[in-house]
Amino acid sequence: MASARATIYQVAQRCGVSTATVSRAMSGGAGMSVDTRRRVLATAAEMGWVPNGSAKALASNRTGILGVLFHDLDSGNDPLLDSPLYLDQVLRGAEQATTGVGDALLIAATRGRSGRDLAYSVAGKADGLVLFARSLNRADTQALASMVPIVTVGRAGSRWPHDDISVDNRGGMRNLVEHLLEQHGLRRLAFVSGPPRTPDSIARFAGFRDALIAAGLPAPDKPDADGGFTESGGEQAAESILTGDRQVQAIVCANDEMAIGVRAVLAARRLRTPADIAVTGFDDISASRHLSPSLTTVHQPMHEVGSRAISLLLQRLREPTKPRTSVVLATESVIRRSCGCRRPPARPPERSMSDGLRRTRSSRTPTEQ
Amino acid sequence: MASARATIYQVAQRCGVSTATVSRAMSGGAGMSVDTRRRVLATAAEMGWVPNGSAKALASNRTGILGVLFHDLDSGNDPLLDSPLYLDQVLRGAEQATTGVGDALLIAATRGRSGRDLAYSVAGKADGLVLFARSLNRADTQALASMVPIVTVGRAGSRWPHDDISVDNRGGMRNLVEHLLEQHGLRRLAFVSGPPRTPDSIARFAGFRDALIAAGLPAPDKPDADGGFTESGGEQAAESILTGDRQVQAIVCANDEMAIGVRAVLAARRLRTPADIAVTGFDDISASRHLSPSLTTVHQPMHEVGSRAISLLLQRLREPTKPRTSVVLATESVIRRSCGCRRPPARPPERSMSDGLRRTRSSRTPTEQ
DNA sequence: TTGTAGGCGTTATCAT
DNA sequence: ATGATAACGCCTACAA
Repeated sequence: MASARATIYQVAQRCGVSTATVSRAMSGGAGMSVDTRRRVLATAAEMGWVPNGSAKALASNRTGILGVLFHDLDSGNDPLLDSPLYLDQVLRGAEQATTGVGDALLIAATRGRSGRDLAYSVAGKADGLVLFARSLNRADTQALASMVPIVTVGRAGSRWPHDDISVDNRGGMRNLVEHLLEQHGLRRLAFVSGPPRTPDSIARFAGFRDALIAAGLPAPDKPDADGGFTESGGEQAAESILTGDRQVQAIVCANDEMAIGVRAVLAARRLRTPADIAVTGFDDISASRHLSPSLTTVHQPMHEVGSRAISLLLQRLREPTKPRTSVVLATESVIRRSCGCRRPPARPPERSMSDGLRRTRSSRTPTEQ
Repeated sequence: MASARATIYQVAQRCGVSTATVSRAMSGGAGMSVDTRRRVLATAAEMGWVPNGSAKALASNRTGILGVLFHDLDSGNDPLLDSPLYLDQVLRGAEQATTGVGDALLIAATRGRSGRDLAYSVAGKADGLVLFARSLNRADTQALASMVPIVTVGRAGSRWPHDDISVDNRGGMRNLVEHLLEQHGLRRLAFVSGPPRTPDSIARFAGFRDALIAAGLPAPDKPDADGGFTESGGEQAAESILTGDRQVQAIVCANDEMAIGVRAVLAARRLRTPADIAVTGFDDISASRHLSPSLTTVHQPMHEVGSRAISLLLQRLREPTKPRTSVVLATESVIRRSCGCRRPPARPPERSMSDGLRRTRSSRTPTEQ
């Protein structure tokens, strides 16, 4: 039973050695008789003993645990408050990197709790933390950072002293819009943003403007509509845009979910995509390739965001004093059909048949500063 | 800096009290002067101190950490080996339940490691573990269970002594197939299974047979094709089924991803869904409602699986000797259009416009044994 | 209401 | 190659 777990003392005694020897045997067994080691390991296995993690951590000053902090993984009731779907991908990447070095991954959502509560429930339990944008405000972030090494995600622009990993939102959107402008000759584009002050939405709108300006076209000061990053928000945004007197040729959305909402409204109004109005998204969520027409969008390397964040953290733990690193990962345009491109002629042999597409990387390559 | 973290001694000294007082203040402050408590908390905050989790855990014999163990959250290279998408939902549910009681959630994938390695890297760090089906074989599960309390997921049938939470795969599939039989009068159904020996696939095929037998129809001994739970596997399965001489009216798939593959093949062969051949899935992944026609499938309460698993674990920790609990959660048929049903006439006011559907629960209600 | 002090199970530093 | 033993930072009787 798990009620009375063995300790290192009992293993040592049963094996006729000291606790020090048992400890050595468990941690690689450098500089000890191969035979002794084998014997110790055998009795340990036999007794079903594993070192107590807490005691080990206390003595060695290392928990072997890395933490990831989100704003809200899941609100429980209101899906609108949930973190975006791509976080799952990030998690998977982080888990892989963490397991890869033999550590374990701790995950927690802030759910509006203060930095102090969090520190109490998480910071004390991990060797380091990865903080997602929106998860904590500035003050709380500072506080946390004073108790445990941290890496931030999505705060590339900031002057904060922490290591950071971000995605090239701006370049990715610019790249996509340039495709609309250059390949399809579109001129009258509307932009549907996410919640007003979110960095992602802001950066993507900036990329939208970049492309227009580079093409010598007039660039709007603000998005045509706010879709709050949700499908229903996208629907409302589309209604408002279509109601205006402006003859729009394309609706560029700051994420895929809003694009799905926009599509639904167009269909309901008997407007064809892309013939009448092109639609694009951002994120490349799994549903986007199953829409008809399939959604042209921008793919973010979320898996890599997760794994690189962990790498940065591990590096920081190894060299606490090394200068700050900030890396920006390139995005990739995923050209499907909602922009007006035709289905690629032949089925690529390796890929699933429903995934014919073309890809273009954002000009920005992974960067360290 | 995080390099030299304060200890309880320093806080105590600075505040002019004993370490016991500081400890009390941090843990609720029962039976102590309100003023003293305030003072302690203030200095602690000022010094940026939080109790060291390892020391705390060692002394109190409680880590405040719950773990979840998967087979493979993400294989890194081969998506075919990844855990199904719905695991993300489960994780979100588990995270919510865990955070709700102030604990933290540890996640790890077995990735083929032995039970011993895992125990070493995870079991020693948590108060209890949730084990997913496929994550560990019988012997390793036993070994783990002897070092830490565990709850299993998806092993309802087994005679194991652990608490378990499962989903009614069999009843869900039976329910869906009955719909095909009774509402659409279909008679010649083909079944596409997942990997041969997976419990989920087996249970779903059993449900398929249940429905046929109950309707007095001949029931096959084995699935018509194996689609390995993947989209491309579904494509191959469809090819093989369509190549046969049997005139099939519906292709029932053991999960959504295979159904997507099947659909693609039908479309490529100019076969209409559902007019020529109906298609159904299982899982209700997010993409399924965006297909055209939208996919009729079975919804699993994955979020609840996660949260209930944690609840069971917490209960077990509270009462280590109470008898085993095994709960089975009901599934729900999600009737969309790929089965032949028409789009519901009016748009439901509350829901997103692209989600018109009907729902039926599997007859099995949440059950405790 | 507060303080004293032993113990939690390891690791790591010295000896031997 | 192995053994004693002092930390590690906190909790919790027990005492005051």
